[in-house]
This record gives sequence, C-alpha cells and structure tokens, in this order.
Amino acid sequence: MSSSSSPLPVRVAVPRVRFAPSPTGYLHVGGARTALFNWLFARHYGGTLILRIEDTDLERSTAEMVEGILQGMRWLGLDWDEGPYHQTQRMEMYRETAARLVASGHAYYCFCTKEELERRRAAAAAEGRPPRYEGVCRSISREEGASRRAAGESAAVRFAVPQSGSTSFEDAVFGRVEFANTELEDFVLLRSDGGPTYHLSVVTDDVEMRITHVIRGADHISNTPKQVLLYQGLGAALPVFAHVPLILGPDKTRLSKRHGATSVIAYREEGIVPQAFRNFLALLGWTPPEGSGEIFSDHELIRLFGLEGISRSDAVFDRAKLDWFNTEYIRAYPAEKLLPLIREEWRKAGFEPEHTDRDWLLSTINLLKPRARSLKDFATSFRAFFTDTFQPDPAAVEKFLSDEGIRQMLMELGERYAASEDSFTEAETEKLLRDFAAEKEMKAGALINGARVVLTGQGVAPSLFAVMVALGKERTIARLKATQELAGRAMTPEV
RNA sequence: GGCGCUAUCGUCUAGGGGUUAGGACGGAAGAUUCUCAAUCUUCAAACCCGGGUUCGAUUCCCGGUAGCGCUACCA
Repeated sequence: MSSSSSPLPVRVAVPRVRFAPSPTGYLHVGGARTALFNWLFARHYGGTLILRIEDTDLERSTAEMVEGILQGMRWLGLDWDEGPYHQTQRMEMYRETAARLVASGHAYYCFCTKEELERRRAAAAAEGRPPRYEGVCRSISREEGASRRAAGESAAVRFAVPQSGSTSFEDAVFGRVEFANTELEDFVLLRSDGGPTYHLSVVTDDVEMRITHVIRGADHISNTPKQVLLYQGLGAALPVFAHVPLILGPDKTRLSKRHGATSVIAYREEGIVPQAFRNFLALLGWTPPEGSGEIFSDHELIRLFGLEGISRSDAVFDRAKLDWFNTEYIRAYPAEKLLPLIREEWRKAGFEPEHTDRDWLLSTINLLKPRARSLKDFATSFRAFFTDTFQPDPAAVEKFLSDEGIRQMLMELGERYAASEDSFTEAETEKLLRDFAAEKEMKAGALINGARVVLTGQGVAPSLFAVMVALGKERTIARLKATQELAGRAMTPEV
C-alpha cells in the first residue's frame, strides 16, 4: 500500500470505539444513548464499533440480560462490527495484566480480609477521616507477598497509586480534568477470588482491543484517573476520553425505574418508532452544528455527528418531546413502511384486519397516519377501521349520541344510503347527508358528529366522508343501521 | 463529609463583552366548524446569587449556592 509515488493523503487513524454494557439489567435509556453516540461516531469516521459485554460481576450478570441488550440494540438499528466479546471469557488475560503490574512494581498483593477492611472503614468514618484504603499491605515485599501466595494464602491485587502529584487527562467534552493522587486509594485490580475488577478488565480490554476513543457516561469521570494510572503502569498510550452527560428524570434525579419505562424495549411496546427514538436520543446532550431543524435521517445524523457537539450538562428525558418525534415519524413514513409495524400492533392487540386488500390497507393507513401519535393508535382508537369488533368510547357516545332523535335519524340515514344509487364517493355521500339534514330541518353537524361515533366508535377521527369511503358502503350502512345497538354497547362494557 | 463536574424559558438547546437573548417541545389564546389528537395565526416564558475585570457583563475571573457524579474485593 505504500509503493505509490503520489503524495499520500494525511493518514488519519481509523477510530475504534466500543459499547461495553454490563448485563445486570436491560438496555436502559442512558446506555442506549451511549451506544448510539459510539455508533454515530464510528459510522461518521468509518471506524469500528466493538460490542463488549462486561459480565465480570458473576452474581448479577445474566444471559437473559445479554439477550435483552442485544435486542434493544437491534431494535434501535445499532449494529456493531466486532463482538460481542464477553469478559468472562477473557479472565486469563486480566490475571496476566495484574501479574505484569505486580512484577513491574505498580501493584502489590493485599492480604487484608474483608472484615478488616470494613472495620477500618468504620473506624475512619467514626474519626471523620476519609474511608480510604491506607496501604497497609503496600510495605510487604514482593518476595514475601509471592511466598505467602505460594503458601496458599488468598490475596487481592491492588494498584500502588503514587502518593503525591496528580493525574489528569484531556476530556474531549469536559476539557482538562485533574485529580490529586492523594484522593485516589490503592484500588483493587484482582479480587481474592482471582476475578478482575472493573478498572482492570476495562483497561486491559481497551488496550488489547486498541480502542482509540472511550465514549461513555459522565459517571465514569471520577474513575478515569485510576484508569489513566493503569495505562501508564502498562506503558500504553491513552485513548481519547469523551464523557457524555447523564440523562435525568423529570425530577432531575438520575433516570431510574421510578420514572417509568427505563428499558428501551418498553418504548417499542408503547408504539414508538425506533427511528423516532433514535432521533430523540441523539438530541439529548448533543446539538448538531449550525442547528437547523430537529428531524434527522440516519444519514444526516451520521454526517453531522461529532464529539464537539456534546454538551456538558445533564439532560432531562422529556417524554412529551419523544411523542412529538414519534408523531412526526409516523406522519412522514410511507404507508408501506408503516404496515408491518402496524401489523405487529394488531397482533399484540389480538385481532386481524377483516379487510385484507393491501391497497385498501395502505390508503386507510394514509388517511389515519396524520393523526397518529403512537403505532398503538392503529390498534386502539383506529381499531374500528380494521375490524367490526370494537368498543365505542363512552364519552364520545355521551357527547354526540345521547339524543334519541339523533340516533333515529342516523338509522334512517343508513336506509337512505342503502336506497341510494349514487356512487359512494366523498362528494356524493356528503351531498346525500346534507340533503337529508335539510329535509329533516336539522343541523348537518349534529348528524355528522353522531355518524362519526357510530362509524368509528370515537369522537375524534378524520373527516366523516373520508371515513365512509374508507369503510365502504356496506359497512357504513350496517353500522348506521346498528346505531341503537352501538349506543347500548357503550353503556355496557365488554365482559 | 471529601473529591470532581455542571448551571440560558417548565424541558432540549443556540448564542456570546454592547442582541428586541434565537429555535424546538410543551403551555395559553384565536381562527376553522365536521370532531381534534389535524391545520393556520398569535402570545407568555430564561441568562442561579454575590463580588471583581471592564466604558459596558448573561458572556471572562473568583467565591457562594444548588444539582448531579464518584467515594466497594459493583460496573
């Protein structure tokens, strides 16, 4: 590749990033956004996204959660180029790293028991001292440590943090961040059971996987100096760190189960279109350059994304705005694209459309989609368009059909449509209704509103005559004739 | 408590030493009259506080306050 005599373009290293969730829960909103930013970054620069499962916490990690995370990523359309790697399958590597660090004097064996540590912490707290590990085993010589280990004594491995000076790094989002080394305790690298802690496994993997940019939640800022020390101890080059502000609930506390849906998959269940969710998430904590509009296609998002646009302050998850994005996406989607998503809603609601003609389905979806807020609407408030088994909204019946005279008129109107030879178009159906209203000396509006409820079960729906045409002559007539029955049904909830 | 980070409408944010401080969501009002969850129009709504620096600070600096994060042999 280097034999060309023409000048080589500036060589920009291809970025390698990773999304490294811990399978102790489903893919939550914050994790999804971290995944999304990594994905956008990788795609923007033509880099590589690695998926790494951080399952070293054997107690809390489950295979089910791994599957849940993958499912969430697939739903969001986030694909990865390498992995998923599982840290539990790389344990030997972590032990080797720890051994290297002990050999080079950057780490040491700690024989303190859990009980001792707890006792000392409690004592420190009682005396108002910081509850930090004081380095009691640090003075044990390497030889003594090794022989006690050889004798079968169990020990953890701790990193020997410099006792003076400071550790800093340049964060792509927050700028320079510096910590005094005295604030950092001699953290554990390897537990006495031989398993790695987070810091060891992360740095070992990030070095080994040649990660160039670590894009993760801002809750890791305080962990970063320890990891920087590890890179240095290992003689490895630092990646670029980019910490992303956290996502908060409406009460400005960290997003959690208390705030409702925390798993990304829950939004699928609520009828959110994945692209809408992605668009919404992308704009939480990131602003595109020269902000123009907020609806961005995948391509635009990828093209515009950069670390520079990430903000430093936490963002509140605004459900109302998500719903707005969803509305916009449903409206913009062609019916063909909506149909499979809507079929899924029908399936979940437990019914099949009675009218299966594809063209009819598509045109009906086009009629309805401008007023949909969720995919669920197609199986709930729009249900009467697709099946004859629907439950009318009692409030709508109360509002527009409580008058007995109106109900009688609607049934008579049904007879008129049945007797009419006119083509069943919007114009003709409207003419017939208005003539009928004039003849009966009543307001067309009252008839129209009543008919809407009879035909759709709802007080809110598209223009009545468009509804009639969508339903077709037969169903329109049948439902009008059954006005009385429908009104009665509204009063007696389904059993 | 210690350490770190952050601070513009209710929310997401733009901006930046002199601006009518801009946009979007949400909210309010009006129009439409065939409903509104549609559409159109209009409106209200913000620079956390106190000191500096400066002719002039919302913007720069310091302090305070508040919020969040970390403070485990969790990740």
